[in-house]
Amino acid sequence: MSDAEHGYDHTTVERRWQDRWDDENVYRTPDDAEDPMYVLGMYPYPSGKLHMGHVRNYTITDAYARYRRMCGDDVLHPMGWDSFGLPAENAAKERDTNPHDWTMDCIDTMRDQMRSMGFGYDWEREITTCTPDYYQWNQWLFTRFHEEGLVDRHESEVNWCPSCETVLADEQVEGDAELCWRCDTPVEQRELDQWFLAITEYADELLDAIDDLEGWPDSVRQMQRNWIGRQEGTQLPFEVREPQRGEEYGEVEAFTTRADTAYGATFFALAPGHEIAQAVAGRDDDVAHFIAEEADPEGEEPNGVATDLTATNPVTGEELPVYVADFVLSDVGTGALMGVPGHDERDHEFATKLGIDILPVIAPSEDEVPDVSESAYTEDGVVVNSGDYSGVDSEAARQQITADTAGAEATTQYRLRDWGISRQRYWGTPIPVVHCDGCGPVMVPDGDLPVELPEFINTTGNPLDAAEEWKETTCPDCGGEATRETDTMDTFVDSSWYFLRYVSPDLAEAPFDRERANEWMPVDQYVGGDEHAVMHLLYARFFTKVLADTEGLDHREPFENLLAQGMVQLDGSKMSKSKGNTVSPQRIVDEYGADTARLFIMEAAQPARDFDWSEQGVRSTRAFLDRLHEQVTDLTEGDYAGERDTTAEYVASEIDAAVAIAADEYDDLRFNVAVREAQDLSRTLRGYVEYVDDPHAETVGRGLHAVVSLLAPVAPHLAEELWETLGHDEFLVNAAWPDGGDAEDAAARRTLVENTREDVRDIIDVAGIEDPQRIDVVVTPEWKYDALGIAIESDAPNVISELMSEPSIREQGDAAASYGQDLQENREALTRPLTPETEYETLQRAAWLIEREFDAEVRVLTAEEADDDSHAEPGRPAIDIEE
RNA sequence: GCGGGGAUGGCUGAGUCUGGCCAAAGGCGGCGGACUUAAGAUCCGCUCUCGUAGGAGUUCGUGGGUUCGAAUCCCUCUCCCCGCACCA
Repeated sequence: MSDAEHGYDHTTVERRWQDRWDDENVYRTPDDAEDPMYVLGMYPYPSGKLHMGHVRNYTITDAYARYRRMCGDDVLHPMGWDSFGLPAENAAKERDTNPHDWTMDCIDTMRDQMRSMGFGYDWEREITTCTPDYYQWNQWLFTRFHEEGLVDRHESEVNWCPSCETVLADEQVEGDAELCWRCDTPVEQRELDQWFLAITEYADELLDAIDDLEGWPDSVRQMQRNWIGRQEGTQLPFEVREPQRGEEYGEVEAFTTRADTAYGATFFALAPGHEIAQAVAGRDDDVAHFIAEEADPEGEEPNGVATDLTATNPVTGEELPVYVADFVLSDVGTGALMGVPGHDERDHEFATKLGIDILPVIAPSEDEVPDVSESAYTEDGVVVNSGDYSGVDSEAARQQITADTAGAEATTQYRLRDWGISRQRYWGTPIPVVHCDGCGPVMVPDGDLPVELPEFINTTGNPLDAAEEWKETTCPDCGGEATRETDTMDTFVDSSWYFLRYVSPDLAEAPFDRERANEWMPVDQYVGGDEHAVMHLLYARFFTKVLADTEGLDHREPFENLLAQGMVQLDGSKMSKSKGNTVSPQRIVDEYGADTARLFIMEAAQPARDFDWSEQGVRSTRAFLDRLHEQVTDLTEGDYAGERDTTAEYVASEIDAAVAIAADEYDDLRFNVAVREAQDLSRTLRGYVEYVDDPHAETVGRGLHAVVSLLAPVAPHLAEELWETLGHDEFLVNAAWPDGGDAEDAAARRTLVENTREDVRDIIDVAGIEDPQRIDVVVTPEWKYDALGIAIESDAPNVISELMSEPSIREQGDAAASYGQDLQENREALTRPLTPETEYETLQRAAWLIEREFDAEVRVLTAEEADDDSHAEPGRPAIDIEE
């Protein structure tokens, strides 16, 4: 820095305290800690270097953890590595190494970077998901899930990324173009045998419990609700046959949320992939041609082709023509639907295109049948043209039709699918299964876990498939020849329970210590990016519920409070490697220090909001720290010998105010406001020291203690350094939060001072006073304060007579009448002010600010001392200025 | 299309749940002053309009409504962002 001679040496300071914190093990949470405050940032994928998003995420958790520690809580603040995953394989290939070594190198680098940021973790609880110590429990849990009937294996059409050569979860496919979330390659479909976890078994609870997640942002809750997508409806059986030749195709179930529209069904439609559609295609060239050539599920237009089949409407007994249509999706509902063009827009469009009948069966009221020839009427209403059901309203008709119709059933549909966890990759947890020709797929017994990964083989396909020796094994059931399952688990399995492993990271008998987990869980404050709003957070909730049901965990939700932190942007767009608009945390730490980086990030915006990185902002943050350093040095080296006069009292009350307000703000995670209190207090102290000839050393000392304490969570190194300079042997990191005053009272006093100063300025300006000699500030007379109190309490229609019954007020004569009228006019808006004594004291203390500003004598007077108090009101002193 | 969140002074952004101390915090930018040889940094003010004693007027996307009183509550419309989406 250009003005380094005035600043402090951040590198030396930060190293020193990092070392000392390490030596003293200050972030260790002992196993016998009593229900510690569990603060957790989403563990990172070890990509090699920290980026600004990480820095922001972990600064938030670190600051909160430090704040809570100062408040006297035990704190659990661990860190680990989400260290399985595809990028390691790609990197290993590029660099001609292997995923393990590459990942471990990255972890070492990032751990060092975290240390240099001053993040205070209990490293004895570090977990690394790619180690057998960790992933054996993925396998163990998979086995438990299997025992509970929550594991399934079936052939499934999966999203296949040809570039990554792997299966992707639905959530990993992005946008209308269906691109791979990692490499943006268009995704293809493939049929493969896949392992699934039955998250749908928990769909109802996962959905309903969202209502109680009050510590979560609404946006995340809503996204999870959408994702689960529960719909109540009716399953109707349609008998499908080919009437000409009398071929029977059996019953086809169709799901509908609008059973009340059953009389309006004029066609039946099958997905191109439906087995009946496929069968018909075998003998009907038109259908075959449509399926092969024309069907375009992605397209905007609904396309379809008529078949020679009919379907019997189970509600009406009517025969409906059957179409194969591309807007019917195999994986939605049953892949078949009844078409009601009168009351469904998409069906309407299809019917119009193919010339199918359109009938109105729902009306706003019985004698107001809508015209559905141009567009569908999709509202609920009254059923019409529907035999016995005519006249019934929609909701009732749905229930009656479902109850009356043979084979119909009220059912619930979900958008949520079972979770396909199979990945055809090397760098993940091997699925602990052996395939035996005789016995089929067999679980590996617990005693044989972990199934460890073999050496990495550099191949284009799945390296596990190429690991011949590893694959060969024997069947645990029959002892015969068998081969190992070569799929590995989705890494979201790892992150679905890692927060439990921190509780007992070395436990050899189980994934987590049940008793301790019951005490320490749930995570009190979880912080991470909102890209995990659905996937990670939903899977973690699912695992927690299963563990509650099977492993005696007493908690059904893992995260009590969730903060989705905003993005760090540069010129309004997200920092990303591909855009090349990143700012390197390493460079910022080298150039300005970790404290500056942390403080800048925290003061720039509330944690949930996006904000723009600004080099200018970083510089002024650093300048603030330099000035603070200087202030503390000046105090310890100077000889402040002043008295504790009223000016010092003002500073003292500002100290109390800052401490109280900052505490409230830290509690609510509004770090930017908390930090501003510290900065403002520092400025107040500087102004005081500069203004008075001889500052009161104790007051300045207490003030600087407060500033340093308030900054300690965000800028811990310099705060610790200054704490020492201020004469402490004990760590600030272990120190108690300073004592403060009452935040509400402090705010009221500040408002009074601020308003008074503004009034003085106004008068001087408006009256054109060039050079004020003396400024009198006159506090309201007691009787006005009393009158205001009476007016607030009173519920009389006119408060004036009530006031006048009070002798002390009545004797004020016209003044009382006039003030009473003011009060009467503003009856509804009256609020309780500070007492005249408090006002007097507050203004007396703040008088120096006015003196300093106008270079004039300032007298704060009680009403008795003043000649004229007529303008004074509670909260509004009279001001008299002499030129 | 459905669901959610928004629209505030030159910009940014609090306030909206719990209507009144709201011409509306903070920051940035701009202007003036102090300090300085100067610049920078820092500090003190100002920054909707008018006003020779703290006043008045007009403002919080649009139009309406509720209320003694609306940035805040209700309805309409316009636009923006996010999520989901031929979802039966």
